[in-house]
Formats: sequence, structure tokens, C-alpha cells
Amino acid sequence: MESFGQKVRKLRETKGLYLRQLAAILEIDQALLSKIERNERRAQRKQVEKIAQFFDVPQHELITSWLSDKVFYQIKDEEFAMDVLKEAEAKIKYGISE
Amino acid sequence: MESFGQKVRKLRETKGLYLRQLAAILEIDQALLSKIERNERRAQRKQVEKIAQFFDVPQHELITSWLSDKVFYQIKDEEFAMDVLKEAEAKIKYGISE
DNA sequence: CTTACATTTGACTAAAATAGTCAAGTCAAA
DNA sequence: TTTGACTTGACTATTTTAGTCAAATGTAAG
Repeated sequence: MESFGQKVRKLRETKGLYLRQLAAILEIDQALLSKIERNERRAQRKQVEKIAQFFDVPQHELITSWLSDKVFYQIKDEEFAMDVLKEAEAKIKYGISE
Repeated sequence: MESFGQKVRKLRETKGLYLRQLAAILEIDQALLSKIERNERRAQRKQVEKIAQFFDVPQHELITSWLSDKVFYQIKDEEFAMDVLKEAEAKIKYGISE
């Protein structure tokens, strides 16, 4: 399974770009991009969108990867992480009754 | 499907307690407890633990409810919310390769 | 009607979490 | 041993979120 950061790195390297170059395109510091690629910082939605656009990859693909990373890092150390996800699924499917 | 807040309200009402009373036990403002029960504010982990203890309900039950709420509110408006959860599951199951 | 009391609301502040920067540090290749 | 890509760490800025207080709402009783 590949993290969002790994996806970005792959895309960047496939195009033979340096951190510095992609960072410039995204208008962020290259140190930040480095951290994003190594999952040490989370990207912003706008940045994800720019990346998808630039590499011409479907937005929903990257957005999904990025969001699932966020969820993952939020609960990865929880003993019942899997139950949490199952319950979240049910809430999405059937909603929360008000 | 029941939200964390609803669970707490039920527990409280079952014991015939007022917001004010439970709030005192949790050492928070009753306005905050009111908001938590209506999912307008998220509780803190410590508070969740106290609630479980006080009402003598298994911690993991409330913690799971509370965490799944957090996940739910984070992605509920996403078009691909379900895919996000599935991918998060995969990341939990198989990990993210470093 | 009006008092009494539980709960909600809204606007605000405090605190915590997270994004972002800069300068120095690795590390490999030339 | 210099150069260039990337990483690291400590710091700051920004955003998000928790929390408070005082006033408002609703409702049941007197």
C-alpha cells in the first residue's frame, strides 16, 4: 500500500523533476515538499489539487489517497482501529440520526 | 446509527442527571457538555475515559464511537468517502511501505 | 402572566495542533 | 573537495478547535 507522499514522489521522479522544481510550481518551500513526500507533514487540499492537475492524474484518485492517509495517521496506533473504520463506514452509509 | 454525543446523552438521562451535574463530574462547563452531546464540539480523550468510567461502560466501546465520529465528520461531505475508508482500511491492514 | 429551572446559543478567548520557513547538515557523485 | 539534491531540526505563523460566559429559549408549575 502506497502513501500519498510516495505517490507524489513517484510522479515527480517519473517526470525527472527536482524537489525544488515541483516546490516552485506548488509555491511552497522545498523543505515542506520533502516533508510531505515523506509523510512528515500533510499537504493542503489546494496543493493536492495542483499536483493532480500538474501531473494530469484524476483528482479523486489523489484526494482519496490523501484523505485516507489523514484517516490512517489519525487512528493507526489505536488498538481498535479496524472497528473504528467499520463504524465510520456505517455512519457514512446510514447516517447519524439527529 | 448513534453518534458519540447521543450515547452520552442517553447514559446521562438514564441516570437522571442534569447537564450541570455531569459537567461538574467531568470538570467542564455545562455549555460545553451540551455541545458535545449535540456533536457541536468534540470531546477530549480524557473526557471520554472519564465518561466510560463514571457510567461503567467499557472504554473501548466509547473510544471507538468517539473516534469513528471524528473520522465521520472529517470525510462525511466527500464524494468518495466510502473509498477513503476502504483505502484507510487497507493501510491499517497491510501498512504503508516505507 | 411570571417565576423557576434545564438546556441552548452566540460571540468571544484560550489553547493546542499543524503548516511553513530558514539555515545548517548529510550524502553521493563528479 | 566541491557541487547539488535532499533532509533535518528548531523555530514561527497560522489555523483549528476547545472552552467560557452571559444572555436567550422553552416549558412546566404556581
